[in-house]
Amino acid sequence: MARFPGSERWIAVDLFQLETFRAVAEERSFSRAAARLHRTQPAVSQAVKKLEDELGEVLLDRSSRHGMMTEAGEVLLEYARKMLNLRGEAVVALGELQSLHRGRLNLAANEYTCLYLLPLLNQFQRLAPRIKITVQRALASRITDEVLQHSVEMGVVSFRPDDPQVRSVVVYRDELVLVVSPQHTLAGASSVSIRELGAENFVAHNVPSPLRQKVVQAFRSHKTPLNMGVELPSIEAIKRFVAMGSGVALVPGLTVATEVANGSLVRVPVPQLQFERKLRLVHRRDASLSHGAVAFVAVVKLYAERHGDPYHFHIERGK
Amino acid sequence: MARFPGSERWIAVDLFQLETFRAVAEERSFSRAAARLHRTQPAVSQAVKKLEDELGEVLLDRSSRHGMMTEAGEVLLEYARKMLNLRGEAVVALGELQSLHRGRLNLAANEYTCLYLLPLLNQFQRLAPRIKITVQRALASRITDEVLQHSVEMGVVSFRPDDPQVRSVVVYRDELVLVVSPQHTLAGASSVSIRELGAENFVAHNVPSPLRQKVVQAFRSHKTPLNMGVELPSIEAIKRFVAMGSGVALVPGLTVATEVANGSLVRVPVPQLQFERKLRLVHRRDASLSHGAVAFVAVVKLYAERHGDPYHFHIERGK
DNA sequence: TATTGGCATCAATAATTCTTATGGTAGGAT
DNA sequence: ATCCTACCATAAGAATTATTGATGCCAATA
Repeated sequence: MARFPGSERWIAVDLFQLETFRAVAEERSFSRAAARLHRTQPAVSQAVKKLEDELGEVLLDRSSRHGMMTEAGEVLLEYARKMLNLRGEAVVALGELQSLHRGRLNLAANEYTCLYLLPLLNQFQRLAPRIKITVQRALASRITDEVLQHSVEMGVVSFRPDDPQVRSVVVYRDELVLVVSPQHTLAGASSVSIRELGAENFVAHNVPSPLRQKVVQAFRSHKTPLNMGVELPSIEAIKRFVAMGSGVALVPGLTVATEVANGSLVRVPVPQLQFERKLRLVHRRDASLSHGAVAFVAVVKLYAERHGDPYHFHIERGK
Repeated sequence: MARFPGSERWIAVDLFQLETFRAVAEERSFSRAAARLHRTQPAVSQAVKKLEDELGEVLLDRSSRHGMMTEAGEVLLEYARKMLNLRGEAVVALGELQSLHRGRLNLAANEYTCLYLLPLLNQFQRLAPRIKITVQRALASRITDEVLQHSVEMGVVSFRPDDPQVRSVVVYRDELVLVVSPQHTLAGASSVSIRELGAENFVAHNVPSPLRQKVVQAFRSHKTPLNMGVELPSIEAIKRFVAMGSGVALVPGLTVATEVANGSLVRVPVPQLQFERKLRLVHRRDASLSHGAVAFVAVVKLYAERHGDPYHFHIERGK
């Protein structure tokens, strides 16, 4: 029902009445319309009558055989058709949503976790090419909030969120790796100890992270100085700096996979520094997830299973 | 209800459900929406639930406080707004129809009766400037059929239609008048007899009419020859021919009112030929008339009353 | 004139939707 | 922590609304 603007009367015109009216108009007969709608003729008569009463207009001229439409009927029929078509479109649109032929998927990630997303996005687009994906750049510390505030549907973080309202799924296990330039003296070493690293110049990320704290602690427990000569704001900057041969860095393995593969950086194992980083996909509880998001989780799951070792998949409840 | 294309399920989504859904979406609260719609909160809950069941999609996320919309909800809300707006527009449009702010009026008239319509159309346009008027030219004999077949709403004819499905209203009484050119020998006569007219050359309309038959009979009963030297296809042609001084003619008074007034034709009374022509507005029974048509009838009535003498107004049932 | 087709109306019934009452859950205050 | 409050879901009965079958009326037709 709706209040007619400027009036005190409630209009309760509903789509069923309009559909009945349209059927009568198109069939030019109450009884044929009734048959088409799978109901009896009195039902149709009353539905049309109610419509007429509500609108205060006679819509169909029962006296003549040919054109049954009244002027008001003609006018209403146009609107009725539009409304009924819209309903059809709406149903189709929702169906497309379910079948991933329509929809959006907003993700949040930071500079590092974003890298992890790339192959998954590629995979997902092949599955659901009609879903529009947006990856929003966000600070790791803000991602959980963004998810909670519905700014994004899911996010990728490297820590366990402590809010019980979000679910987090471990989707990837990464580890810190020591990288040096191919020209570096350590480049050929099969492994290196913390003590040996005391002489090196470390390039660090200038955002504090729990992992960095652990590294500092490890050096301290080995009574080895940790020389952090340079702090840079992005992983990219760190990698280039290290490639120039001016220092070494401990970075997530994922971020240097390409460079290690093509030889522009060299990875040197440090048995005493085995710090695992778990990447987690975080999202609100399933009920409010879009079909696109559900499908994305499925893709992630599949991807993790197929790629076996480095990927690991299990669900943990937040906190 | 409507069959979802490609599916076997009936969708019974109606505007009331959509309105409830929109209210919840806008109020961001089931209970506030209930208050706005003047019903209880459970009623709203159930309406939304039914909508969700029918569409197979969760529309509102009850878990979060901020944005309650689901992806499907966002999509549906757009469609719901469009449909509800259309309903509002439809109601307004029908209201405009009633208040003559919208509508069409199709009339049918022949060459002669068309002339009578002109002042009425002028008057009507002043009353209802938003109604579009169309006067369709038609043969007098066809006009009743046009009305019956809904091609036009009303027509003006000069005879009484014998179909019981139409009403005819006498709106004007005209009479046949004898006109001659100012140079004609009869031009100054105060009256003339039928016998005297035996010497004249008559210009006649080449479509047979009941009135013409009466004229022929009148001459015959006075044993006077009726010399119809020329037959022309239009009143306009007849008037010009007479104006040239080449003959006399018996034409409806209305058609020569202007010429008689400005002296280009002279009317000569013929007491023995008093043939009245009644102009009738014909239309189907009132139920199927548009508001514009009803208003037009009112205008005609008013006009007839105001202009007193030559206009006469009473309703007769056809046949 | 009788008949047929088509729509309106009525009363009984079936179905839906509303309301009242109640329970669970999350958020905020003490 | 714990209580309190606000909010929504659910259930069952009540009220409303739609549907049906029977019937009547009217007009067109044979």
